[in-house]
Amino acid sequence: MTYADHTGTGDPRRTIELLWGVRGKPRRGPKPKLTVEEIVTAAIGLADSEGIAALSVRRGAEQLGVSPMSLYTYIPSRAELLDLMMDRVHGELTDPPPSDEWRVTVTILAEDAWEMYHRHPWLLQLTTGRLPLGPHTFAKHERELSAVDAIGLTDLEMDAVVAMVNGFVQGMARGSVESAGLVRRSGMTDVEWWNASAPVLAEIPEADAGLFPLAARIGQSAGEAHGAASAPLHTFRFGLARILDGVEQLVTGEAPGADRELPS
Amino acid sequence: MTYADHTGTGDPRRTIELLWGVRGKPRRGPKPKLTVEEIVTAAIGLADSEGIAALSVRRGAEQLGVSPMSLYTYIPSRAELLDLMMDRVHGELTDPPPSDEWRVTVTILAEDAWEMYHRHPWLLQLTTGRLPLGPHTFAKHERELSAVDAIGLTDLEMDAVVAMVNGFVQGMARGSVESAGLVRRSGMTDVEWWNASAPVLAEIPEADAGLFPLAARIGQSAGEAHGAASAPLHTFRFGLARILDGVEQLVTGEAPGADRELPS
DNA sequence: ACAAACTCTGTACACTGTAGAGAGAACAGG
DNA sequence: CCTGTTCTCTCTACAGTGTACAGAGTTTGT
Repeated sequence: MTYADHTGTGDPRRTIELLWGVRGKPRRGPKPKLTVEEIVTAAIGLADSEGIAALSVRRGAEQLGVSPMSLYTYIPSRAELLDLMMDRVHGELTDPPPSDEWRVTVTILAEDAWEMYHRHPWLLQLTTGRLPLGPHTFAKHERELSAVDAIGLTDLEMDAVVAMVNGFVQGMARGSVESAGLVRRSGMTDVEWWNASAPVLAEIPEADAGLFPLAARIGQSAGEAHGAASAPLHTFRFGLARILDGVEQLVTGEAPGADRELPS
Repeated sequence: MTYADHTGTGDPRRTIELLWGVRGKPRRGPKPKLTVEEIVTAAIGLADSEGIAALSVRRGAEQLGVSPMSLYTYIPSRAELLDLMMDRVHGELTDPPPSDEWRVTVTILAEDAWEMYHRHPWLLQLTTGRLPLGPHTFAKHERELSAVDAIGLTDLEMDAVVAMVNGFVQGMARGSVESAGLVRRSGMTDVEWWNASAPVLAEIPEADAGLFPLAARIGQSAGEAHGAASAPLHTFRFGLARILDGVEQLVTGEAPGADRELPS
């Protein structure tokens, strides 16, 4: 992968025009066979079913019945295509039902995003440093901010809370999604993989089981409780609830650790 | 990138033997020019300075003064090399000074990891679904568990808290690291990029500023306060503190949202 | 009719990971 | 010592990648 995973490079004007679907009107030359929308749809389909690595310009063009280089008529480079795909997928998210409990709203938004990442695992492999400045990505951000608006946070705190929840959701979803992907690609469940690995580990004297007593104990407990090495959805919901507990304390002004200084 | 970012595929025995440095003793044939350790060191150096995309087998071999295919004598594939690199880097983490406040310990561990991800940004591009079963990765996990041991959590809660903190750290570090990487690659700071994009957005009638009032207001506030579009370290510390507040409530049994049911 | 503007295609380049075959080196047993 | 085994290392080759560039063909404005 010697090319960009995403933009933030590239001509901002062209990228933004593509994202918002405003076309410089070309009124000469042959009728285009495709539209940008079709290309994005096909690309998302390919990425969903075969992974982002399978989404090559050649494969995409093949699926659309067109020569590879033809796509460059519509899109400056693969990076911009990824921007368009991300913004399109953000459009799958919708406004949550109104609620007077901000916790409920934030939870719904987080779970919606969690599900979106599972429907489109490749999203989490894209660079998120500079989000595409498209309508749906903006709408997502606005929705998230409005969920914590007027609950007693400063502007800066609102910003931080949204960023924190997003970071958490993405971090947890990545683990979940990758683990599911590995099962598919390797044909081995996590448990089978562990069962294949554990005996080998046991043969290695340096890897004395006594060295990592907690890991052994907790691993055992978690495995028995979940029937798997991990239970991502459970952990996600548990963690989100803790985070919201923490935010709630901030709102009500009872943060237990607020006065604690960090050493160093 | 048509190849695996990481293992979990591949012969577990061979991978584990490599990770723990136990060598099947070959006592015939020419003396090896290299060691696995040298290869891993060179690979990490390359990935640190030029990014994971620059770490090709050919580049690595070149740096070591050896032909590309020679590396396959030491390592079954690039995926295993990535495993080895990850475990090696996990070895940079150390035990935190003893403390009787678990919050302090967890905070130090999280900040250490945060820094590690910034030293080695490529870590966050590796698949984390199945961590390498190497000594340092185990030690990291054991350390994290022991930070929340005997503070009043069940085994399952310990597991979930560690997973949640790790997910959070990784999610936030990814944003931070990628934004820094984009600055380097594109030669444009976030602010410059935004300044180049905003006027274009303003020209687009569909992107009416009134559509996203909160995003506009908060963006403004955050920009003024931080002198940048985002302040990752600040957000990271803020979020971590909220998370630990939430965990603390769980420990002391005063979770405000614990009895709330999730709709749907 | 002509030129401009546009879409689309084929070729080409510099890359990627790694399979496979074979050359040469070091040791074990005789 | 010689010979066979086992190991390291190299070369070649293949099927991919994104996309620069040149040119062919089509539609429209004048």
